[in-house]
Amino acid sequence: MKTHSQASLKPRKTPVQARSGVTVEAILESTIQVLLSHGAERLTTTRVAERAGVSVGTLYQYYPNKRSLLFAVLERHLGNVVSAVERACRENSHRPLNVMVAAVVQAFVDAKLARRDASVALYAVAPDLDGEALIAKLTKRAETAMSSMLRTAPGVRFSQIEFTVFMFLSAIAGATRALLEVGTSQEMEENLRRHLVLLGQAYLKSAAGQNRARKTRGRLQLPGEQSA
Amino acid sequence: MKTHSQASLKPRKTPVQARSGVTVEAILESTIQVLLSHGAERLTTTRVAERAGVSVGTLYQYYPNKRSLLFAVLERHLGNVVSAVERACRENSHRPLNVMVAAVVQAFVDAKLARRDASVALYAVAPDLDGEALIAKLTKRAETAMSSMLRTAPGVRFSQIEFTVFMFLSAIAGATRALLEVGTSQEMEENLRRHLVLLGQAYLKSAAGQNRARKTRGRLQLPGEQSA
Amino acid sequence: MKTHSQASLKPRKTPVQARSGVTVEAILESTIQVLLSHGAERLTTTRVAERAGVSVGTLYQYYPNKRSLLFAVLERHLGNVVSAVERACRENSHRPLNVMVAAVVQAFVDAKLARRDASVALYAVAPDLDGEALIAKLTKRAETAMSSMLRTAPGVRFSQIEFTVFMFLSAIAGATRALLEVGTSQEMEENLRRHLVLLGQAYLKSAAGQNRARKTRGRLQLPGEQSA
Amino acid sequence: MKTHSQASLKPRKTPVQARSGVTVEAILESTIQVLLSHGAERLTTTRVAERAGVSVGTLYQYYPNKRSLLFAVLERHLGNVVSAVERACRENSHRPLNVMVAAVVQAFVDAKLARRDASVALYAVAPDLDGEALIAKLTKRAETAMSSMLRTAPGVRFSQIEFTVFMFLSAIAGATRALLEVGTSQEMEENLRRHLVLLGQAYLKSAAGQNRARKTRGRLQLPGEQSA
DNA sequence: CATGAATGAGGTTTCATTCAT
DNA sequence: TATGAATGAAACCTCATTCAT
Repeated sequence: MKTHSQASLKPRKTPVQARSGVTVEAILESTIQVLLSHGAERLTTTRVAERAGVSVGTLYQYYPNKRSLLFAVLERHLGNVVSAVERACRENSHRPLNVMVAAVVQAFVDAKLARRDASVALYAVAPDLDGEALIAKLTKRAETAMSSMLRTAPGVRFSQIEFTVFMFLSAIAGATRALLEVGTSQEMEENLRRHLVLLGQAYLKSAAGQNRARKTRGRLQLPGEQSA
Repeated sequence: MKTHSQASLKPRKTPVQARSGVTVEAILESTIQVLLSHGAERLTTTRVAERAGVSVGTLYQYYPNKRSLLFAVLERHLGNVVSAVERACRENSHRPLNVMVAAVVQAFVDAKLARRDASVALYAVAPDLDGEALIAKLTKRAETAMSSMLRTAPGVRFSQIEFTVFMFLSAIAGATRALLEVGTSQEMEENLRRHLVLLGQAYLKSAAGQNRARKTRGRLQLPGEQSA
Repeated sequence: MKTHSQASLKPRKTPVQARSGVTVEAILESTIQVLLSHGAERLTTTRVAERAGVSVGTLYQYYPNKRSLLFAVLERHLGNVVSAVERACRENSHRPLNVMVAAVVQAFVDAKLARRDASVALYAVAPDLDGEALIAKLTKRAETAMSSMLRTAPGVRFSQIEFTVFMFLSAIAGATRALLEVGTSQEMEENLRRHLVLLGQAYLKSAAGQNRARKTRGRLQLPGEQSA
Repeated sequence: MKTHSQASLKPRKTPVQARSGVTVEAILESTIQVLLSHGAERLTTTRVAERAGVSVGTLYQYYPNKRSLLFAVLERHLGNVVSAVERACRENSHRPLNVMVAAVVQAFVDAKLARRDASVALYAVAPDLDGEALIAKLTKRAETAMSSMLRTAPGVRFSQIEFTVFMFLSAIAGATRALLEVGTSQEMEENLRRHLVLLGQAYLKSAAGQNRARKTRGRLQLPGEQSA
């Protein structure tokens, strides 16, 4: 199993003074820029500092090691996305399922595209970060928010709501990621939004239906058998 | 943009002799093992060679540099997955849409889970590999195969078949990846298969329906409006 | 030969005001604590300041550089020890040799043990301090004091008094150091005191006797020959 | 307490091949040279490698970190000294006490002076090395050897032989060290040898006498009382 | 005066790659 | 052909010291 020297991932000091705030902001932003321009493999703390217009020493005053820096960037970005999703969930309780889905998709895609550079850049760093812990935490938040919302959807009931939400979120995240990685155009983005809504609505309705369906039809259709 | 010293990514020599075949196999397998045990950041050519029971020198006889090694591993793994999907597509032409979806999902998940260790390990290396080129090529193959198949589905017609297939594949890949990353259980895997089929069937039917729907209803339901 | 940037080793300002006195005291004490808790290699000016409850800037107001700080600590500690020895020497002129020895040993050990933490901690810094100069100066003081005293010992005469005193002092210092480094117990300390006195008395008597002995017996017994 | 990252102190690979042997030897020797010419504080692995005529990388093939290198040098040097003492002890069993002492002193001083440069240089590194563990081990060896020998001395019996040996060894080590640190001359060295023998013989005889003496005279003479 | 953010030279260590054996 | 010792560029990180506030 990956044994990462358990160096703290937490920032060293929280910037309280005005100047520090600017410095930290510059460092985080530079990290994304260097990630985009040089790739994860060639991101060095020196390069980040240089781009941010500070010395390496300064960088290390705020982040005790390289991983904690990357972690901070990732955390902020994903945190924003999750917060957007949470807000959408809060604001759309008791609406029809279709509306819920459309709202969540819109929030998610908007948040991702708002910082599409960061989104793309960060796909490359999560692996080496024990990002799993972070991802797990954030995923949980999103799942919780969405589950709560879905339970208020009129006329629908999910038998496996947790897992369904997990599938929903990871599917739209996967599709969005794939699109961002191949590169987007205005048109592609519109397609993405439209199809994500389609996919989400179709899936959730289907998953809700499963509830009753399983009782009557027994099981899913598998390859090798003829549909009636 | 990432500027990678354009060292050849191609293996140095094709292993024709029996012995070479064994050696190469050992090297590729060790790569995955080291990836899993040490993480991408701490994968070194020396470590891979050591684990494979050969000297570094020997490793470099087959792969001119580290990236070509990783590339080979990634290529083989993804190639297997895509081939499985292609086969499923070939074998399910003219079947009902539901069957097609179930077949592709099964092929995809089977291939991924057959080497779940490799799947997980490789998520971490693709980014630093200009994997995009490779991914693009393989994605293209899968898309082509699936598009061909879908065009033979009885009674269905897709207006944006290319994009729809892209969405379908990246969505199920995203969900599968997410599940593998959090760690799976027997039960989770069954849920995954069932829900992927559900999701795929629901989405494709919906996307096919869109065809006509758009003519009549004009546009998708967006948040903020009441559904009828 | 060691070339040390000849930055001044002298403190920057003499603490005359009451507040400064407290500050300087805190700084010196913290130095010892950090030395003990982190080791010489990881003693940093920032850490010392932090522990002393002042800012680095303040520390640098009193000591122009790190070495001057360490030098001050070492000087104070060794100075105390030497002063104790000097006092013992002054107070025991004209006493019998045995009393002189016992008095010096007691003074030395008392001084060392009074700050055993400092004693141990400082063994680690002397080397990198050109401590030799300081040590030489202090050793000189101790030697002078002790030689003066010994010359007043009734009925004894040393042929090589300087060297004999050097041997005496470095031997008891060596034994004390060794004991402190392995860690002491109440019982060990008593043994130390007793045996140091024993050793000192025996050696000095023997060295005094040598005077005449050399004339009659010619030379020391060496291994390989049978004693009569 | 000093918390040293418990990086292995053991060498990475034992040099079996001829060339490696030469390389390792060169590295160890350079370490001493750099220690002497630059001081412990300014000893860097790069400098050592440079002086040894190899690259840093090579150095790190044999020693996993700086401390393990210093440790190896210290271990070898002290090991030699202790071995010499052990040999002397083995070869002088059953001889008169005076001969024993003279033999051990000679062995010790010879070993120290044979590599007086190393001796001096290494005084500076032991502290930051957890040298204590090593020192403890080696001291134990020397103590054991000497205790064994002393028990065979005709007509003598020690009540606290362990402690007495400890005092003896650390006293002569201390005196030798002090002399080496102030710098020696031919004449000084002769004096050192002569006085160490004197000191050792006098102390051991006295300590052996203590045995009976304590019964009759009760206690040692302390300052402040008149000797009869 | 005191503070502590900023500096950046320089130290330790890793690791892809080569090449003499 | 296989080996693995040697290389050295380059990465990460520390810390003595300064100086604007």
